[in-house]
Amino acid sequence: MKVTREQAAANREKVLQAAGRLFRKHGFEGIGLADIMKAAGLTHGGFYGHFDSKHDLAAEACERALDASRKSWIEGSPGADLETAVRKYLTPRHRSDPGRGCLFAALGSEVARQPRNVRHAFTEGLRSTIHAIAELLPGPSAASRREQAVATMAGLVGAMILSRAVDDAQFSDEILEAAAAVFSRTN
Amino acid sequence: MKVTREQAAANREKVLQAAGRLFRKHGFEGIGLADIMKAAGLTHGGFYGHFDSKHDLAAEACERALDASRKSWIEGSPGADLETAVRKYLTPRHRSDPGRGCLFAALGSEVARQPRNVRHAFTEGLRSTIHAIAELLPGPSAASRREQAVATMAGLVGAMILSRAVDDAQFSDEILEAAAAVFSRTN
DNA sequence: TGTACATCAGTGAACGCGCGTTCACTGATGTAC
DNA sequence: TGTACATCAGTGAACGCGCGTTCACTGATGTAC
Repeated sequence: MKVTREQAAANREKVLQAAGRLFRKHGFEGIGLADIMKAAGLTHGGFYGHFDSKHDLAAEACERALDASRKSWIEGSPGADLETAVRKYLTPRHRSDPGRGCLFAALGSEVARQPRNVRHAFTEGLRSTIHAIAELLPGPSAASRREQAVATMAGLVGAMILSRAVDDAQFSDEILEAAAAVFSRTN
Repeated sequence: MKVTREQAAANREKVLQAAGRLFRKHGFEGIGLADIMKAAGLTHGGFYGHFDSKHDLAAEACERALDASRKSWIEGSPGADLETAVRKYLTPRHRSDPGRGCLFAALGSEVARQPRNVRHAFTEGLRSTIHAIAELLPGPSAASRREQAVATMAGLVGAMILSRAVDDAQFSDEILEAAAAVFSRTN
């Protein structure tokens, strides 16, 4: 069954959306193409009409997801300060919904083992995110703002990862709260 | 070919060692039992004489690896201060050898998707590690030392994960250096 | 201490399953006249 | 505008492969006498 060109483009978009969500939720190796296609309302056979490989899908889906979450997190609310951004990131809501959250936190330790194109998408996404954080920071020099931004990003990502890994709800909350307290201080 | 009871115990140990290294290097889903057993000098068929499942192996191997790396990192050099510990963690050497490094950094974002026993081993390992860091910190109260310890651990883990994910060597170095500078300050 | 036998750690073939990928086919779309 | 046909997005069966797990077997170990 052929489909309108616009419909085909919309389908491709749905595949990217579903992939971005399901990769974050289950990991790159924890979800199959058939399930991703099904979540997009299609069957798996049509996949290779849109993408060359699972890795290519991963790279493109990551690029989209990185842009989208940076926009909704920081760039979407201009004028907000660091504390707002930090507290918006370190919420129980974010912790419980990796599929719609930060890609670095959801897939961070898997990225080092991914092919070149996926790692590249991450690198550029991280660059932009750190740049955006640096703009929220006070601090005497651009170099010190950037240093702070890098460390803060590392702290947020690490805190979210640890809070999700832990099997004790109280400990998990403590991690989010401690990190929020420390990383929202601009000293 | 039966084997001495001591030999069998030593073989089990070798499997745990190999598993700890290979899981950290390739991820829980990136390495198979056959390869782990081969790395331990055995064939895959004997696996279920030692462990009930791959998940059980993972849980036990993580427990061992967590204890070992905490000892060699912090508890092994008593009297060291925070800056020493932070700088020892954030090295290019550690970055390039995940198989022998920090389990949280190597597998952090995968742990949330692991079964109960693996997550539990991580939780207890993290608890001990944070406790050990808190002891290195100055600070007015135990609560504030603990808060700092949690945030510092998050920062170290996040920085290592991001520095490994990035495909640009210079950017990767910058992440380690910025985090080292910020997290070794005890303010 | 020596012998006979039961035990059991380790072997390697086999299993069933899910995965990424391929392919012949379908039938609506888009185009040429 | 209407008709005829080529195109091609999507379908579903099939492929080969690697994985976790099982199992019948082997032969050295450990034990009973």
